[in-house]
Amino acid sequence: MQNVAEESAPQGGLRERKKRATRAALVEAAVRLAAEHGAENITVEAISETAGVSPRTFFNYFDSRDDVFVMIGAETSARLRRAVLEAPAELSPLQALRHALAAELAEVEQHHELWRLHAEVLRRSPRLLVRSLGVHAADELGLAETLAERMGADGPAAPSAGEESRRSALGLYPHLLAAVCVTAVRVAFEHWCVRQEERTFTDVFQETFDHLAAGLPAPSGTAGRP
Amino acid sequence: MQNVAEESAPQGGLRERKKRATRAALVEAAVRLAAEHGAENITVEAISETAGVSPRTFFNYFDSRDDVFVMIGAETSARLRRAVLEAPAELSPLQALRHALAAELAEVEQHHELWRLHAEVLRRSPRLLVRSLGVHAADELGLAETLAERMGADGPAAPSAGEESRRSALGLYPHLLAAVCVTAVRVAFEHWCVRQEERTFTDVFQETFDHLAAGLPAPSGTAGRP
DNA sequence: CGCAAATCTGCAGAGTCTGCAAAAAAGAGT
DNA sequence: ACTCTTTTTTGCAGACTCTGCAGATTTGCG
Repeated sequence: MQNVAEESAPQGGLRERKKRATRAALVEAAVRLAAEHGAENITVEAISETAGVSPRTFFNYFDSRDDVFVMIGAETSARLRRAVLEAPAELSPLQALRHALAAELAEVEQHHELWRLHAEVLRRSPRLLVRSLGVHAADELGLAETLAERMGADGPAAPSAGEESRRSALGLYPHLLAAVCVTAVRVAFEHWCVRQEERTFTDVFQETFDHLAAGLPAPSGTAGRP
Repeated sequence: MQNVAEESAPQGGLRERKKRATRAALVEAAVRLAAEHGAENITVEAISETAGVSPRTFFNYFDSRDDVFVMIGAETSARLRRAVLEAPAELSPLQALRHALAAELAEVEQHHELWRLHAEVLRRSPRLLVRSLGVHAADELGLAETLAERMGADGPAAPSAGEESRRSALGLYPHLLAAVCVTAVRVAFEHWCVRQEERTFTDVFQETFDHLAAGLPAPSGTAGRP
């Protein structure tokens, strides 16, 4: 039951490795098929056949057909939360989160071919895009919890009781900060998708967070000024 | 296509009134049934029978069964955009949007019984909640367009060509402002849902936007907070 | 090798959703 | 009042999604 010596190894038993491989195969098959033929024209049967499993097995991994298109960033959330906790203590909450996000984005760059296909699929399917937006927004609660932990106690102490109904134990500020930053990353990503040739993503990302940190004032050269 | 003398009347022809009535009946039937028996146990057949139409007609109004649970604020978006355009010209973009939101929230208070049931349904169905988050986030594109219009040209002129692919014509700032504000309203709403007895929604709403306007600095007493 | 647990698979069946064409209703003209 | 056109509703056939169940297969372990 206990972990014997699996601290540095990235995988657990052989079983878990196979599960991860199957899941990854299903996701990759789905994304590639959808990028070519359009997400709406891909059936579960086609995906599972490409991945080499039965249609029934598909539903052992995903609750619905659409889930396979929006569950790519599953591991990102956990990494992000750890990075927030490990950020230098002298940073403000916003700065710490910005720092953690920048590190995570570098990670994503590794798999950028699949991410690019994924973005293409979402762009051509408004229904799936909406679903994806919702999933990312749902991440923010966990992130808000982590921010509250960082703000409340720097050490690993104070696991407050009452783990159920996490919303009620959270202050407004951590929830707002997490939600706004998740949103800001999404906007930066969408903006960059349209202008990939003109600017680097890091550039757009930094400008976005500069707006946030400044309190969202009207940009200099606009008609309606305060 | 042109409006002849329907400026003050809230409805168009008799046909449109009946359509709106049918749609509202379907939404209300769905929400009430779901609030009682749980959203997952309600079939399209049950909803349409309660609303007095055929199951096939249901799908003439909603693309999927779940849509009926997340399409309540459909008219809110249009009203909000109009309010943004009509806001006093001397307000900054953020102030104008804050003003418009406050007005719209008063409107929602009218139907608060249905909204309360709706919130209950979403709270007990994570799947639908995620879907709802996505739909609200999708509203932001239209709002961003309106903000850009307000910032770019105060008058009713300049309906720029190229209506398709609206993202590419938008600057980063309007998109970010719209997305962040929509998110902020959602966070304020969720926070208030948990503490309805302690504070008014307007109160939470104002605090939320104060945080935003200040650039999300860490609140004063961060270290030791019970 | 043999046992126990987890996983994969096929199958039956309920529910979702779409295209099509006919019936019913609403609006407009004569 | 009557007809004609357009819109909306409806039933039906059929494809697809998703679930529960039971048996076959694979993995982990002694």
